[in-house]
Amino acid sequence: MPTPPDQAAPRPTRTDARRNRALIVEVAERMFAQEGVDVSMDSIAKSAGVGAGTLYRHFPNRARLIAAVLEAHGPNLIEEAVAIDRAGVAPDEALDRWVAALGEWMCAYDGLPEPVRAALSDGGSPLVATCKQLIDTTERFLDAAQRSGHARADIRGRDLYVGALGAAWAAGMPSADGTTRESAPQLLRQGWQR
Amino acid sequence: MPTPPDQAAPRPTRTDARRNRALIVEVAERMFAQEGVDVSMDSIAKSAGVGAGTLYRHFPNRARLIAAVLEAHGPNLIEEAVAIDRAGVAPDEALDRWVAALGEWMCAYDGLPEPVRAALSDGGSPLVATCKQLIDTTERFLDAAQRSGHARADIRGRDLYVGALGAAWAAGMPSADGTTRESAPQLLRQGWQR
Amino acid sequence: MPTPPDQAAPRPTRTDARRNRALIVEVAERMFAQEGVDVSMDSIAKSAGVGAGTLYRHFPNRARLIAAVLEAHGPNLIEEAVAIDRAGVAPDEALDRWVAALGEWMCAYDGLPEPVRAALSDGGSPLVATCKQLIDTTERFLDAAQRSGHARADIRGRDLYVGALGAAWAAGMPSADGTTRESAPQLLRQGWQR
Amino acid sequence: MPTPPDQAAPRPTRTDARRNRALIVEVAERMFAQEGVDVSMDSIAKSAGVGAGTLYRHFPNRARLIAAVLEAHGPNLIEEAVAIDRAGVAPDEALDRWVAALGEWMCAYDGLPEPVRAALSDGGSPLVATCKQLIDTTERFLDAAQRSGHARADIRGRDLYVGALGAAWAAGMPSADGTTRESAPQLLRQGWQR
DNA sequence: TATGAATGAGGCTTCATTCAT
DNA sequence: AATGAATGAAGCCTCATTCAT
Repeated sequence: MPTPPDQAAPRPTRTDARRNRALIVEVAERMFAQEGVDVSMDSIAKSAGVGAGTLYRHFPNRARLIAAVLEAHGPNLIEEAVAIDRAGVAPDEALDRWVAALGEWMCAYDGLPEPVRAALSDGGSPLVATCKQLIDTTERFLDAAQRSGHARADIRGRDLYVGALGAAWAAGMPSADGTTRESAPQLLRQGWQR
Repeated sequence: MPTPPDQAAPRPTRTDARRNRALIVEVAERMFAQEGVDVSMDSIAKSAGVGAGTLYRHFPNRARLIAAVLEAHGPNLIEEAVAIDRAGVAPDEALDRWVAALGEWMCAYDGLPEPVRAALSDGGSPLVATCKQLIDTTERFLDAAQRSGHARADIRGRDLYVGALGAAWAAGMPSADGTTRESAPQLLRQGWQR
Repeated sequence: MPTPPDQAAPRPTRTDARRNRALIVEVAERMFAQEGVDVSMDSIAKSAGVGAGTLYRHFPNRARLIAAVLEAHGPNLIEEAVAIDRAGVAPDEALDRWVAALGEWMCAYDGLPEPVRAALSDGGSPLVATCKQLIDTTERFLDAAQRSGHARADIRGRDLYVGALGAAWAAGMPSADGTTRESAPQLLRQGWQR
Repeated sequence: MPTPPDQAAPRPTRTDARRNRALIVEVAERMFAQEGVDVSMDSIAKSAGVGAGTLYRHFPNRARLIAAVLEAHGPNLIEEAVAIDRAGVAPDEALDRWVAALGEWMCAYDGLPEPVRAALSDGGSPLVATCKQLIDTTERFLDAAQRSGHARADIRGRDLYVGALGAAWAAGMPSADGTTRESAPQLLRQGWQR
């Protein structure tokens, strides 16, 4: 007897369905990377070689799909967090690295910041889970930095997360040159005030 | 005695045209405020009680309309700059106020940051003029702050402008609470690092 | 026993889709006949009781639709060619009949000559296939007539086809009386020179 | 006292109005030659440096404008007829030249054949006058050729005119190569039959 | 469950012509 | 008489999403 699916899952999920789902996520990831998260759902389905219906069966809307893609690729971020932990660097250095990783992740796909931001407002968004995790991690690093006196005490993890999001969005403009891309995180770290 | 038409004055804009144009701008402003800058052009025309053609005669595309709306409401910002100058506060205080004003302005309408950002890349955008002015002003305040040693020397006005834009975008999410809205400019000013 | 699906038959077109497509073609045919080939795509969709999207799914552009309509009604022409062959008439009589049939076909719908003409220039047009077939057939009949010495040797099938097209266009004017309609092919056959 | 305008012309037509009219005709001619008769009325007005209203005051619709342009340039054709007469060539040669001239004239502007054809059906068209004149001339040449036994007797001038129109239309397709352009009038003269 | 057809609102734009100034 | 602004009906086409098969 196979491991029973947790709770009362009506059915053990057909193998091919699971395969399909994974396939879609992979394809979507590739297309997001190439054309941004605004690619038409149809084209994703077509690229994956499945019908639009199948796509929608697995992911009732774009947000869900994005969430799935992020989840599938989120581990990298979490691993990054672990790596930072392991590196045993100073708390501010750790936070710095984390924020940088966060920014990179947010820039992973053109247009990604938009739905990520939406998740902050829309409690029902499927991205909430992912976001929460990231915010929590941010909080954790921030907290450490604050306790060691390296970070301002009046900042919340969520605010820093939002700040990083805004920086990512700004850096994501078509013609952003290196300088622009550099300056955003720098401002986030030090502000303009001397 | 009225001023005689100078030389080959092409004929002053018709009164009704001017009225209409102003009307459209007003209506657009209202709709932008209510529904964001993405409202359909058609609906703006309808709300203004003019034909779509009239709208397009005055503003061949959305960017132009946004530019006009911003121009009509931009003076506030310039006035703000003057007011800051007059207040005679310290350079860093001045810059702080300016950035705050900038942020508020960028948040004026839902979705405004997007076209404003686009203007940075698209030299042909009708918003460049406005943006340039704002960037210049930012530069000016920043410069003063830098010379007085209150602002980091390695920042360009444009970067700060972009940073403010990103912050505005992030803070512009529907349910941004006061705290979030506060934190953005604060991060911009001081960053998280202590 | 029905034919088993061969290999990886992509799945036969859905019945309802086929029905819909056919319906659209029929409706389009009727509307072309009534209002000419310039009727708006939207109105065709509406008349067929389908959404604009459905229309565009089947026929991404007007040319495709026209091609489909012609195809559905083209067989008559091919049959006509066969009938002429079977009639066993003299080559010049055969060519004459063919050109007449061609002319009638080209006059089927108001405005049809235009896209047919366009297909001659635009290699990518979906009408090229049909046109090519017709030109080939024209060539065939012409060739026979030429070999039997009944047709001028310095004419190409394509030229004759184009001539017939021009005649059809000219004769296709709203109020063309019988005489006008008669004279066109006659000129094509004998010219004005005695 | 200037020559009184014929009939009871309400007013001797302002000089500037007359100048304007002529200007518009000239500009329209140029634009027709460059972009075809389908150029937007607005652009014609703009090019002429007059308001759309002025354009419409002189020519209430496109057909009228085309008529005026053709009239202004029609003399060439009539002169051609005279020249042919004077050349004292044989009737069939004369007709041949005339038809050629006709064809050239019809091809003067992209899209011209369309409104010219329309005039044949629409008795109220302002082009009727011009057309009638041309048809009459065609008739005259044809008649001479017929009387001298060089042209088929069962053709009417109008039919030949229509034939020439169709040929012009066919020859006017974008990619018409020299051969096509040659073949049309040739068919008109001799048909395909040997 | 997978498929892919169908929906249909909605976006943008053009231009012939009319009309207020 | 001249101006050029205003009209507004069409036209074309695209997707996100639903639903019949």
